[in-house]
Formats: sequence, C-alpha cells, structure tokens
Amino acid sequence: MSQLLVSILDDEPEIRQILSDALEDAGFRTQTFARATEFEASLRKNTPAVCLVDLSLPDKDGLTLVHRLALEQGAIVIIVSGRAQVQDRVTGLELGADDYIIKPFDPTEVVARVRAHLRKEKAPAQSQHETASFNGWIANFESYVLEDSEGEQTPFSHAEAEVLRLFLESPKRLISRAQMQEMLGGAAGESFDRAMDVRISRLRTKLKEDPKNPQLIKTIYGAGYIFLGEVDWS
Amino acid sequence: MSQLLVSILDDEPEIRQILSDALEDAGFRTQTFARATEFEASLRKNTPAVCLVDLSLPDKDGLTLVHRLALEQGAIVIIVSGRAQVQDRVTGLELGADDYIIKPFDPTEVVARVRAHLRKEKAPAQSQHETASFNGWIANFESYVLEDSEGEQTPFSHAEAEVLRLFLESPKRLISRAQMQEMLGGAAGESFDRAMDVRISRLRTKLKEDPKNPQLIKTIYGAGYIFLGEVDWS
DNA sequence: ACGAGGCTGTTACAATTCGTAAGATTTGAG
DNA sequence: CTCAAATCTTACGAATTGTAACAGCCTCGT
Repeated sequence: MSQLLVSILDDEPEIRQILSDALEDAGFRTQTFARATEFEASLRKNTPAVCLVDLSLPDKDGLTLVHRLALEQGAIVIIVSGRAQVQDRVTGLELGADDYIIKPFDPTEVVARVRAHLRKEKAPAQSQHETASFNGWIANFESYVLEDSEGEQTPFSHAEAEVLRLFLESPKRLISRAQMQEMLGGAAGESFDRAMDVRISRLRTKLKEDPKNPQLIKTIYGAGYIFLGEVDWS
Repeated sequence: MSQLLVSILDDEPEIRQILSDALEDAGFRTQTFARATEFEASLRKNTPAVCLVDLSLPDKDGLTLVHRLALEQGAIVIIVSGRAQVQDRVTGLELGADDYIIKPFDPTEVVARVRAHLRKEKAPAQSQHETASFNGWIANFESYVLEDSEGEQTPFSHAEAEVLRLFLESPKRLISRAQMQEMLGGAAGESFDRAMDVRISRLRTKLKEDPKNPQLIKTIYGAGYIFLGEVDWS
C-alpha cells in the first residue's frame, strides 16, 4: 500500500491509459484525471509525488496550474504536451515545470524521467550542513546531539537522525509514509509503517512534545506528517 | 552576487561554443572541456553547479563519468548527445543523469532546462497563506489550531480543516453540497451528504455555535450553507 | 568469551479520526 | 396542522496512528 503516487492529468483517455500502465508496471501507484477541476480536488486529499500534466485542457489554463503546483506547492511537475515548439517548451519550463515531454512519447522514457526527478529530490545537493536550529533547538548531525534552549543536551540515534533530517530538510510540507519509505530505503510492507510510528514517537519524546498537542511534528490522519518549525541550517 | 558555474564537456568545438555563449548570455559562468581527463582535473578545483556532458567522448566512457558525477558527487548532470534512441536516453537517465537533451538542440531550451534544475535544487517549499482571522477567531492551517478571542486554543482535524478552509475561501456565499463534493473530491452518493453533515456539526461545536441559532455557519434548507464572517487571510 | 547496555524492529493494545447508521429535530409545502 | 424531506446529533465501528513492552542484534569493556 505504500508506493509513490503519480497523478496524471490529460484529456485523452488513451494517453492516460498508456502512462498509467507504464508507471504501474514500474511500481508506482497512479491516479488519472481528465479535467483540471477534478485534479485540483484530489490535491486536497492526496499529495502526489509527481504530476504529469497535459497543457491543452478543456476547462483550465494548464500553465497557471503548473505554476501553482510547481512553485507554490513545490511538487514535481512534468508537462506532457503535443505542442513541440521550442517556445512552448521554454515557457513551460520557465513557469516552473521540471521537465517537458513531447507527444508522441515513449512510455519507457517517461518512467525513466519520473525516476530521475524523484532520485534528485531524494538526494539534494551534497548535504554538508551538519547542524540545524529550529524553534530553540539545535540538532547536530555530527555528534548526534540535540540541544534545547537551556543548553541541555540529549543524544539521538541514527534511526532518529534519519527521520529528523528528513523533516528538517522539508519543513512545513506534508511528507507521506510512501515518501519516507522511498527516502529512507525502507522495505515495503505493513511493518514499515509501525516502525516509522515508533521512530517518530521516540523523536517526539526527545523533542519534549506534548503527545496530545504536538507543536513540531504534526500528524495528518490518513496522509502523513508535517514538520512545523523555522529551520535554519548552518 | 557570484554567478553559477556551468561546465561543458563535448568534443566538438562548435557545440562548446554555442552552449557557452548561450549560457553566458543567460548570466552563467562557463568552463569548457574537450576531453574527460581535463574535465575531471578541473573538478578538483571548482565544483560546477551543473555539468553538460556529451556521451561520445574520445578518451573515456561517458556513462561511467555521468554515473560518478551524478550519483556519487550529487551534481546536476545533463547529457547532451547525438544518440537519439529511446534506449540511450533511458539508460542515461537511469545511470544518474538528470536530463537528456538530443542534438541538434535549441540553446534557449538548454538554458531553460538548466534553470529548471537549479530552481528545483534550491527552492523546495513555499507555502501560501496559512492563517485566517474572522469574528474574533484565528484559524491556523499549519498547526491545525483554532484560537478564540480569549486566546484559548482548540485543535481541529484534517477533515474539519477541509471544510473550514472551503468556507473561509468563499465567505458570504452560498456553497451547495454539490460544490463541496466537487471541491473535496468526495465520492458521489447519499453517504457523502451525511458525512458532510457530521463534519459541519463537529466544526460548529468547536466554533461554539448555538445549535438553535448559528452565527457563522448558516444552513440554507435545500440549498447548502453560507459562511458569514469577516474573513481576513494573512 | 561473557555480560551490560544501547539501538531498533516487532507485537499488542490503547487512542484518535472519521465515515456510517439510526433516531431526533427542523423546515416548508399543501 | 400534517407530513415528507432535509438536516442535526449521537453512537458505534473500521481504519489509522501512538506507545509501552519485549526481543534480537550489535558494540563495548572486562
């Protein structure tokens, strides 16, 4: 159940089918939409890891949609379009798309490109930062020590560090369990979810979170977690 | 503001010139190399932000170079190749390249793609307005907390947030059940109505509404709901 | 080798969320 | 006023998440 979700927005049923089949064969979960309004509705529920969007939509301007998705929500957006002019591609990319694939396309290549973008998101630049401060805390990833505003120090483990780093690298963004699994290289399965629960629980304890009302690590029922906090790497 | 460095590795002088010109016009600094060994030597001194690499090199296997650069060093690598087969592209991307541009290319598009990859690397999140105040209440959609005029805080759930956000985005306007279903991506059917009733009921409780005479969420019998209230997003 | 201690996943159970069902209540037409 | 439809509320249960307890594993120092 925890595979990465790819949303496909295209008005042609055939295209939807081809993309959906190829991506599911490659191990992704997919959602398809024929119209932008449906797609936007789904965004309130699920956060897809990647969005494949056709620009020629019946009910909305695709470019503004891409712009909102990519720049405001930070999603990975790949335009799949029949418009092959260089100018189209350039404006698409400048408005925030991460890639621009021209129809007709080869499904294999689409899958490869989706994977390439996901890989990059997972391993952003050589993370040479080793300490981060947030809301009075200082996390040191060299010494594996967490220091609170009074200077009291608590060590944290490697497993805790993985989760904490994930949160600190993407604050104020919903992180689904599937994304965690992807980024932490967890083996698929039911047990991963429980293990992640436990890791987060232990991390919350060290961060002195009130279990009833956590301030930093928020749970979104049925969706994932959000790390709130003003993070400052140094 | 120091300019970003782009390294270009290609055995054809013309190509090097075209790419270098286009990128420098776009505000980048460039370094060009004809052979892989020179390029590798330069890596020890400078760390380019992006590498444009041709695969058909005289002195080395381009693919292993790409692999080392992208996966081990975490650099942004864009392959620029004359080999247009889908298979070439797929293996290039799978070995770690972030993009694959086919010759002949349009320099404008290359620049746009370079920019797109750089943008993604450094601009992960950008959240829009997250709090709204109305009639003495403050709703915070980051922390999922509702605060009344006395400062008392009540958490609200994700499902409640969806409804509340819908109301706050369209105050003083009739919202029909059909619209809610559309916006919230609910499955059609009788059961959706009941579920929405319950959500609204719970929301009303948290807003301390008098069931007999609600001030904020008004029911329009047979039509839908209206949210009254002076909403102010910030 | 041995045992202490820490780390981590697993299991079992508690707590929370949220939709569904069912009965109560309200609304508005006739 | 009467009644049917629409809506509200409460209670319950399935799914999801939290956490305590346990066990296996690894790393130490002795």
